[in-house]
This record gives sequence, C-alpha cells and structure tokens, in this order.
Amino acid sequence: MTSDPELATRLRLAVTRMARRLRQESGAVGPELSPTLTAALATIDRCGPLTPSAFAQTERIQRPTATRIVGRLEQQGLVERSPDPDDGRVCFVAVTSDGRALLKRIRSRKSEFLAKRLKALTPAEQATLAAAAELLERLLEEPASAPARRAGG
Amino acid sequence: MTSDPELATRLRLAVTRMARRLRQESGAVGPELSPTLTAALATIDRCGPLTPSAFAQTERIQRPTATRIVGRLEQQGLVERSPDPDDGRVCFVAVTSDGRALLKRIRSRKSEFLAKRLKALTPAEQATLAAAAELLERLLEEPASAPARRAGG
DNA sequence: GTTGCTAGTTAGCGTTGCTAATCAGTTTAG
DNA sequence: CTAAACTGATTAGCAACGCTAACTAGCAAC
Repeated sequence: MTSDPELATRLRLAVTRMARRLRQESGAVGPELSPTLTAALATIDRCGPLTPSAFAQTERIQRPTATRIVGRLEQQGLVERSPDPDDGRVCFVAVTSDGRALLKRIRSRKSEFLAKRLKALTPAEQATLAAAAELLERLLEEPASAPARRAGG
Repeated sequence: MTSDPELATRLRLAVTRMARRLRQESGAVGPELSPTLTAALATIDRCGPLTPSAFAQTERIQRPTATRIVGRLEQQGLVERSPDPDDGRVCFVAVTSDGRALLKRIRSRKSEFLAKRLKALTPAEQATLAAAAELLERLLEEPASAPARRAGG
C-alpha cells in the first residue's frame, strides 16, 4: 500500500506534467482557449451569472487575476458583464451564446489531444480516470474546517 | 459510459485546477520548489546525469526552458553541471546530495497539502488515484507512431 | 579550410499567478 | 449629515514558466 506522501508525490508529478502538456496542446489545436480560460468559462457557465469576486473565490484565485481572466473572455465575446442595479461597484459575469457554443464544441471535440489519447485506453482504464477526476475535484473542495485561505484576498 | 470527449473535458478541468492548486500550495509550505522544479529534479534524479537537451526532451519542453530550469536548480545547489570531455558544447546535469536529500524530504512530507488531503480518502480511492497517476503518465508517453513534436526544438 | 549541423544560451514575448495600491461605492458611527 | 471604515473591482508591477528567434561555440563532413 502506497503511503500518503508517496501517492502525493506521484500524483503531483503526474498532474504537473499533464497540465503542462495540456497547456502545450491547447495552442496546437488553434488559438482557442487555454486550459485556464476554458476552466474559467466552464465555471461561469455553471455558476453564473456571478460577480468577479465570487468567480475568484470559486476558482480560488485572487481578484486581480479574476479581473484579467474575465476581461480576456469578454474580449473574445465569450462572457459579458452587466451592472448590479443595487450596488454600483458590482457587475455580474455571464456566458454569452458564443461562449456556450464554444463550450459545447470543446466538450464534443474528438480530435483533441486528450480525447484521442483516451480512446486508446480500455473501458476499465477510462473508468479509473473518470473516478480520479471526481476525486481530484473533491480534493480541491475546501473542508469546512479549513480557512478560506486563497480566494477573495 | 462516458464518451472520450466528455471524459477528456472532465479530466482536463480536474487536472488544470489541481495543477493550479499545487502551484498555489507550493508557496505556502515554504520557499522550496514549485511543481515544475520538483518534477524537473525528479527527472534528473531518475534519468541523470543527462544533457540539457536530453532533459528538455524528457520533460517535453524547449531547450531554452530547460536551460532556465536547470540554471534555477543549480542556483539552489540541487543539481550540478559537469563538462563532457568529448564535446566542448555539452554538459551533464546531475542531482547533488542536497538535491537528493530534498527529494527524499519532499517524498516523505506528511504535512503537505496533497498528502493531507489524500489521508481523508478511503484506501480504494487512494488506489484509484494511484492507478490514475500511472495512466496519466502513460497518456503522456508519445506513441511510437507520433512525431516527437515538442521537444529538443 | 569551408560548410553544414548541433548543443546550449540569450533575448523578448505572452500567459498566469501573486501582492500592493488605488478608486469608487456602500455602510456604519457619531 | 458627515466622516470614517469597509468592500468590490481594477491597475501596476513582479516572478515563474512556457514559447520562438537568434546567436555563439563546437563538431562533423567534404
């Protein structure tokens, strides 16, 4: 049985390298979206409309980063901002129809690096990775007892 | 059964977010090593001594990036370079004892973010993640038929 | 000796994170 | 009502990490 630190080490390496590869491949398919912007768009699609601060909190990034990411997506017409009538400081960010269409396209793309690679795995292996994705997202959820350390700063 | 693009999408999101979190947490524990430098050190430990070009190829990065990463690690005394007696252009990069000690420490750290999080999982879930790490690394291996697209410039 | 190739490095750029600072808007206290 | 305190979003600047283009030095082939 692998100890926690050993498993952590291996997982860390695998994730780090896969993330780098995803970044590299994201430029290969075309000038669409980086992994970061894709994840952001998915979050806004799922949780939106939401304020930049809420977005920052959800993505666990600082607000200046959120501002920039949202600005980028807005520039590409993938999200739009609308003011909050109740608070002049606040705006709400929502996905546009272009953004939704792009998400849909991304989610169905068969020729993309990872989808192609996954095709070579057995169904059991694919199920393992599906379960792992679930687990990874779970690991990212902050336990109720832990301080909200990183977001909204 | 999840289709390949759907699984790809979910995996991409999970990996992207976990990688970001690892980057964020790497500064939290102390000014040790980022995920990228850690992975690099592990590679040099495993495959070294090796030339910067070989390192670049193994990590699937371009040589200028390899130069910088190796330079960084060398600065911290974690790797050292030695000249190739047969070729004045070439040097070999190997892990120092300090580097080895750090790797050992990293590999046994129980208080680190991911290790702590993994502790809360069941043994079956941990096994799933261990298998997934293996699979991720396999997905990163270039099939024999694919061109060595990204490394060695 | 000359030409072509190769290894490693430098320079500059873009992306993605951060912190510090700022500005504008809202809320609270006197 | 006014001033102070607080809050949301943005700007500025920096570092890390990737890339490409260019360069220098060294090696191989002719």
